[in-house]
Amino acid sequence: MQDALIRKLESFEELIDADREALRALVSRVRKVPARSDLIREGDVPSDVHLILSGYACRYKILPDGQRQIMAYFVPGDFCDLNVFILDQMDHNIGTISPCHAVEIPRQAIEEIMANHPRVTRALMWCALVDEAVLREWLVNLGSRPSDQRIAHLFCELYLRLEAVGHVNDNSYLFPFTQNEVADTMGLSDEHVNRTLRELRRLELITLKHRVLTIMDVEQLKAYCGFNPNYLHLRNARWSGRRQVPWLNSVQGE
Amino acid sequence: MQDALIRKLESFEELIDADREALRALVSRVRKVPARSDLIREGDVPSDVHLILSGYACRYKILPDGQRQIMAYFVPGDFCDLNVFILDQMDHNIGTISPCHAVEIPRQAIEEIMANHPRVTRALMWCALVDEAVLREWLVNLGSRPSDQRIAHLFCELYLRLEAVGHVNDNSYLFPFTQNEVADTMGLSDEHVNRTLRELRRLELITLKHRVLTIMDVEQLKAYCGFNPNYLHLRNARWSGRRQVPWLNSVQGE
DNA sequence: CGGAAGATTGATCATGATCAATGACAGTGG
DNA sequence: CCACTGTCATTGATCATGATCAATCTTCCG
Repeated sequence: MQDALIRKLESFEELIDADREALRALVSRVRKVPARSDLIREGDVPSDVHLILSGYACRYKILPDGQRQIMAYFVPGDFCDLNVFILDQMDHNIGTISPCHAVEIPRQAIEEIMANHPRVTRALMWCALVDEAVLREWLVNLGSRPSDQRIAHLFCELYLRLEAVGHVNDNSYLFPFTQNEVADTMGLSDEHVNRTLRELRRLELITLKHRVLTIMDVEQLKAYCGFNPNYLHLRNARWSGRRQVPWLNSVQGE
Repeated sequence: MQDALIRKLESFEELIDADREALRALVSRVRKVPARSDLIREGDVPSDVHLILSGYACRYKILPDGQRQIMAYFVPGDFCDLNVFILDQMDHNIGTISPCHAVEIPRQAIEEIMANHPRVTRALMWCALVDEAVLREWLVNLGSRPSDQRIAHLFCELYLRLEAVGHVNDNSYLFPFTQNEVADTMGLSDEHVNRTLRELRRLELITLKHRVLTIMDVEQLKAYCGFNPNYLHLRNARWSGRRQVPWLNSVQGE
């Protein structure tokens, strides 16, 4: 269970046994957290870092009108707030989606590991930067893609992220999000998410039942939404898709 | 001109003269960059960090279909890629909006300052975290706000960020973005941006001509879009607006 | 003055939101 | 074991925000 993190870090950086030991030592106070509860809330003063060992969580905000926006998904091996704890107070919430095993790692433990394990430090910084790159890609998703590609893109991303920690089997992974949660992630209405999922099923791109998502043909789904994995900065996967000449004034046409 | 950075950092952390000296020393190789040109491109291997001294720049991606999504604005005193340079290759572009003075700071110079100036280091980390918080808020903006509030929110944010570096006078600041650029930022069409701006003008919330934006009444504009400045983590401004009880299933009503 | 980029306006279209039921299903208590 | 309840998914009908298409109009600049 606790190897998700190590596995992820190793997809960024070679580690030695001592590194792995140190990482395993971080995982002491494991907390079992029920589904749909907050790990930390807006306004709280952060002290510890949260690491997800099992289950899914998310980062979200609630607007004054009650509207929720989910800004990140966390899967096993993910830190929820590796650096945020430097700030004065949380400007958002972190809550579980499914029941989770989570660890609260004191800031000091992180600093210690950073002082003594340069490879781990590099890998952790890499993680933080990838998280930010993911956030940027989500912005692109909301700003530039129609609803079907938007959702397909999310599925592709989760596929690669979960694969990196060994949580994909037979092109399938656990997808415990309700349609309402997907809607609040993608800036869509519940009903529209429902219809869009139906459409993706009809096109035989995916299957989704009993909280298990199966991607019938990964390459096809990637092509469907123009998925470019470069933002995940995995050591393996590089892109093979079309490339566009950059510069201003959105060149029309395909 | 080069004091924007120092001024910004001081809004996060007290600095001493030696800190200020060290920061000023960073600004050697100043480059004059024309409007609408790239500082760095997707695929490039990053080495230096870019700091904007004057002018405006942005972070953007071009999708395979030519669609551009702008993901961040940079104003004087902003680093474009304080940490990104750790990554293997750029997954996005950084380009100027108006003519800019920019500095390319070698990674080593940053590392040196971090080794010797703890207050500056803290302030820089703070900057990086605020940049990320801004990115999150932009996601909320695209995901959850209608077009008029979305644009109003952008105006409020820029107002506070520019004020922090002394670039606001008489409730006005330079706004050199074309409507096309605003559109590609907000995930809207050019025409709709145009109509939305007209509406904001009609409501006498703003004035925008000759590339100068004037906010008639800042508090009113904030109220209009439900602006909560907490995500900017400025030492002064704290929020006075309504607060919502967190937890799932978007509580309806006002 | 001429040309190009950007802004503006109008007409029409369509994606996705909203409103309103209904269905499926899991968990709970009798 | 089964009715009861609440949550989540599904479907249909209608609405509206914002996109698209097509002209101008303005402004800026060489």
